[in-house]
Amino acid sequence: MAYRRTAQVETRLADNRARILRAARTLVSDGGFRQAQVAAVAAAAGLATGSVYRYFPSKAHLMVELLRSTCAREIEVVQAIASGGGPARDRLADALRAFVERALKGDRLAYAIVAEPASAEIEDARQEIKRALALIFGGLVAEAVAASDMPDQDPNIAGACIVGAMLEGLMGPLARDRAAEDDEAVATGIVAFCLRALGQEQNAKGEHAHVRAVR
Amino acid sequence: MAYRRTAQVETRLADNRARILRAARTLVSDGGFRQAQVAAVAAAAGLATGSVYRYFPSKAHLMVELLRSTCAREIEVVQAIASGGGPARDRLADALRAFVERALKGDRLAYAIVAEPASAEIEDARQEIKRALALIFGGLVAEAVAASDMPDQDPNIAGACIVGAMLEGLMGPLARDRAAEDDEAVATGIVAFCLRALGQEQNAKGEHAHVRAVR
DNA sequence: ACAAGAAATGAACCTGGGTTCATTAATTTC
DNA sequence: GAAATTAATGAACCCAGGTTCATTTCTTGT
Repeated sequence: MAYRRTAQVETRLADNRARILRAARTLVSDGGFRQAQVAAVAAAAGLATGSVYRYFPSKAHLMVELLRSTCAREIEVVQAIASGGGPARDRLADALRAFVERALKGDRLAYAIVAEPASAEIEDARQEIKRALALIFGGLVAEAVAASDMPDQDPNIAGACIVGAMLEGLMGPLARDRAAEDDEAVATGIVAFCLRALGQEQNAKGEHAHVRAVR
Repeated sequence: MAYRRTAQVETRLADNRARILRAARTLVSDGGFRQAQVAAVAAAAGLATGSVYRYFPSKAHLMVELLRSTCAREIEVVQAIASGGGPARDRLADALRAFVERALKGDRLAYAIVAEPASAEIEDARQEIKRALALIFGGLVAEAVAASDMPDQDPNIAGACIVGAMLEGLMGPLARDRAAEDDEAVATGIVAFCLRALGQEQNAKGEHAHVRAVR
């Protein structure tokens, strides 16, 4: 034998992979999935088209991984808030607001990830993400209901509806180019809607203290 | 001159067009957009592939027209209830329930129309439909707010959130094959969610008298 | 330096399905 | 029934863009 992967090579490989993902993120971010052809991604990553296939078995895999990794952070944040301390309804409120505000900052990338028409594989990953979110929110609803802090209701339905309301509420603002000024208003509006939907007696616009804590 | 479109021919042409649309609806309905290739649609309509293009300039046009015409009825129904008599909040409740229940009956077609990944053109039409719905619901919210029947809120945001919550709430049930038994529960759950979201003081599960009136 | 792998390359290939268009079949008028 | 015009046909075309793979370039161990 006369070859063995050195740490150095290993590093370069990992770097290439990361570079590809980053390039894809950039392209999707400001051109949507349309712009992100394999050739373009490769070029942006400083590699040849074929090389992409040494790191990802197909374009779909690449895109799905991009989607997942990007959303993982968002889900983490929401999850962190959700499993924090305090009354479930407060955690719910904080989680909602955190998600909405972060999405409004994420801008075009968030839009592409959440809404842009895409292949079936990507759509599947998207559904999965929605389900994850719905589960977290649904769980909080269940907790709050158990604590008699909210009117009795099906947590699964509530979870799904919350996710739908959030995303659709975000859609408009995310799709068009808008001034970031009214972001705050939109965020507040969406959160207020969801909180009322869950049957809180309006300490709605109440503070969201530990949101900032989670970076 | 030696040819002129006779009423008879005119009729057959119209019939062909209708047949194409019907064929497309059937295919989409039980196979999703995937199954609805132009060739398949043509075959199902008893025509040759090329003939489709004498009636529709492109597949996208055909699909968009299918989408629009199918949703037009739904929007009509909602609109009719919305512009009926009585307090805005009651009309809102009725419109919500009507939409949700009809969607649950529409089944797979509704799913394809509302959610299945599709081309950009179709997605655009879809957005348009969502906007139309959001407008109607938003309008009702505005009315109700004006009548001090609901807490003050941005009707645009509320409209969008309502649509999102409804559709996402429907998504789960529509996507998988499910017993129609729990449809009622889902419908009730979604409607209840939305009504609470708007800040009604729960005459929520209240009757929906004139819903049935609109066929 | 050389052999033995591994990684990178990018032009050629492939494919599904929408679209076209030269040809044929139907209509209508005279 | 012949001419004129329109409708219908369906196999061939086209094309974007994902994938492949024979070739080249790098790395590593001896």
